Amino acid sequence: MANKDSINSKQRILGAAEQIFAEVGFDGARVDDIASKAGVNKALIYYYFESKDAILDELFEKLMADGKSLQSQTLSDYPDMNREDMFMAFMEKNLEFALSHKNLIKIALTESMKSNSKHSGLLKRCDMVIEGELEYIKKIYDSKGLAFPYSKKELAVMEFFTGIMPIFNYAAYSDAFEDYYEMSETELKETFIRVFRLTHMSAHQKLYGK
Amino acid sequence: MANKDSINSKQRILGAAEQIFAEVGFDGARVDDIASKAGVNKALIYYYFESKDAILDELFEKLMADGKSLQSQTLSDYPDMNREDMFMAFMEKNLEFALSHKNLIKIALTESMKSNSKHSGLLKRCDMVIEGELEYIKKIYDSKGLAFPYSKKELAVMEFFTGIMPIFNYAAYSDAFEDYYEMSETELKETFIRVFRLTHMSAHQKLYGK
Amino acid sequence: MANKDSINSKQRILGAAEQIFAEVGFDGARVDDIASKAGVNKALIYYYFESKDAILDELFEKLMADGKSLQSQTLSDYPDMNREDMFMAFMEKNLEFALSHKNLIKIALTESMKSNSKHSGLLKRCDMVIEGELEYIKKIYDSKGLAFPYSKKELAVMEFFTGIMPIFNYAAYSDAFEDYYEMSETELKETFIRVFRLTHMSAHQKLYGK
Amino acid sequence: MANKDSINSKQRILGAAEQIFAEVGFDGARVDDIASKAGVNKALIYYYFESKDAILDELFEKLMADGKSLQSQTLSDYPDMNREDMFMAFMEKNLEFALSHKNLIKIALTESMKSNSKHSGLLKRCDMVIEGELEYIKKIYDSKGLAFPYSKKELAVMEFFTGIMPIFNYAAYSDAFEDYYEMSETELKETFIRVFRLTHMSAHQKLYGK
DNA sequence: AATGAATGAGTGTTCATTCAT
DNA sequence: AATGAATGAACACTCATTCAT
Repeated sequence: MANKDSINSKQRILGAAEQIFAEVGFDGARVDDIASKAGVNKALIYYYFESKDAILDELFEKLMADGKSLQSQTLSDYPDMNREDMFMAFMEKNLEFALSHKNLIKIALTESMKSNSKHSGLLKRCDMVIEGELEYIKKIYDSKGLAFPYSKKELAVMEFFTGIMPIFNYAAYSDAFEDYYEMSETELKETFIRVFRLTHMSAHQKLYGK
Repeated sequence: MANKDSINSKQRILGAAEQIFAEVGFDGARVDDIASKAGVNKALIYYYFESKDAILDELFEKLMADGKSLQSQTLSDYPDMNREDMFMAFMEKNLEFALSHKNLIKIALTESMKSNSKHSGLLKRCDMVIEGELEYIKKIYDSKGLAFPYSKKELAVMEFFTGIMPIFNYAAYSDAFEDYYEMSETELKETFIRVFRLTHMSAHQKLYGK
Repeated sequence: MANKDSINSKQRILGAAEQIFAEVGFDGARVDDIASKAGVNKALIYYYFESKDAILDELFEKLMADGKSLQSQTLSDYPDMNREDMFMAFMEKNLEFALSHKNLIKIALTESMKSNSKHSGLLKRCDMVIEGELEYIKKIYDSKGLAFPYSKKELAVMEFFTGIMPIFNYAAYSDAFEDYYEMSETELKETFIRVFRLTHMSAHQKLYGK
Repeated sequence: MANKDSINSKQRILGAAEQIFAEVGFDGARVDDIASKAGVNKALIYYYFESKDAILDELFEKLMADGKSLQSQTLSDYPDMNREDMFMAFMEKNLEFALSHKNLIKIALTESMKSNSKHSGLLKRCDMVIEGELEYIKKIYDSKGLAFPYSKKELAVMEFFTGIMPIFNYAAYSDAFEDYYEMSETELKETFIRVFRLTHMSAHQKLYGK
């Protein structure tokens, strides 16, 4: 019983930590439990990471990196969100991202609510998305020879509270929601997309549309 | 000695706990710190409460009660949300509630994300709101002699992800948001209301409106 | 089983720590062992002290205070060290102090040898003794109308290496020495005093004497 | 890769350990730090040494061997300590030894103070020196046809507390002393020799002299 | 000879909770 | 109603040592 998979130890630790942090929160997580779940000796965790905090840092770095990667993809891939196929593809990409990162998103939402949080990158990350949107929309206005009539702040509030956060909440609460309302994953996803179109997307079109 | 305000000790403990739970999360909170902030001896906390958990329970009970009270008020008070004055009054009431309970809302959001949470009443509470909405809307349809064409689930998804949660998120993140985007409380509130009308309320009208 | 002697807990902790630090060194000491020896719960140690270090600090403070107290006594009490009775009384006082503080002296000698020691007050404390001596001797010279012909440094070297340190070493090694050479405490003390007179005191007289 | 000086690894480990033990004490020393300072992999330490203890053992063996070598030299080289040149040469040899072994002497002094020390060879080593002195002095008495009137114990106390230990203390504290009193190495050495002559050597002459 | 990875047994410290008064 | 003292069970983190290569 030893280390034929020694190369994976660090990844197994990260994976275990991600799950446990999501299940019980960072403060509720025990390093012993992470070690058990990862199937490694507790001391090995401190061989790879300076502290429990450092594990979270590394997880967040990955989340941020994946988020950036998603954004750079979607921005170029879907030039016209009014087209049904593009909107659907965009939603699929984003919800897939959300679901596959739901653990980290839960942790991020939780940590960013702490007032003294060292991990308050959430707003900064969201702002980068918003800046992307802003650029994208302004380009549309430009192409039509129109001046963009809305403030950055207006856009920020809309994107944050009715665009980004609903998707994050979808990631964080879909499991519980499906349980409570006895919905399948697919059912919830399709309903969520419909609702998202009716709210956020519809507002988009009103503001920037046509 | 020094107990002229002894009557308030329990309230001071609850107040201190609410703040600290919101600041660092339930697991991150220390009973010592709650005692310090409340200005009472640590053992006194155990005179009034069975455990740290029991403090949280009592806080949540109050949140639920206040929530119910808010709901029963608004339902009867604003019969026609399409009227501008009633919509604004409704939003004011709700956002005021959100802001004045932001600490508890933060805690509730955090705790309800834990998979094994003993405090997962969030969805149940939300469902009660949704049931209220449903009833209210069905009455409108009835009064017009029309059948209500939408499923409970459809409504639940919409109310939860684009109605209730944005308001909760407003409570939980408004401070951070105002800081980041250098907005005043009033500015954010007004923008949020505009955006909320454009998204959630507009969808309402599309679905149930006219 | 509780706390009829609760008032003494802190003192018992200090006493236990003093013994254990002397036996195995500060770094070799285990907080668990201190708790056991003191007959208290380990957590109680952290109720009274911020850390293991803080215990040592408080022990050293006491050693310093007792040292000062000894010095202020002896300085005034023995105006003429050349008189046999006064020299003997002085030696008795000092050796008694040394023996009764041997644990702390051991710790101080050990800690002050560490190059990065936070507890390097040894030389400062010794210098205060030396300053006292210097003043005392200068007064003698003054009273005879003579200029004091020796440098502070010369005196410091002599007092430190042949006066103070031998007494500290007596404290630190007398037990082992008595064991090794099968001498009784009294025998060693008397021999030490003779030898001390023959070396340090004799030099005193040569330098400052008559 | 990178083992052009592989032959020196063991020596580098010993050197690093000596420094670190002297700096922070044996118990305060970390095998990791020794490996870092020696520039070798931690596991290599266990290739050359059975344990951390074994490193100390080997260091002490060298100290003992060097000490013996010094003693055998000085005893034969300086037949008449009353002659100024011989006394000075003797002192130079001893202080040079002390300074060049100051790290190990610090460790020896520290370890020998622990009551349960496995490394309590200090007194045995000192006794060998004392035996040497005794022999040497007795020879002088014999050569004059006189009986030696002093006990071994009397001599032991004098040699240990006013001869050997001051020299060890010189080794252990000279750096700190020079810092505190702003003395150069040379200044301290010369002063120490004067003082040593005035105390220990003067007593020698009184006891065994002429 | 040398190393990166791994581990068991600690090690100082914390914390919710209880007790005696 | 209120408190200072006390405690058991963790807790994050450490460390000497070993293993596989």
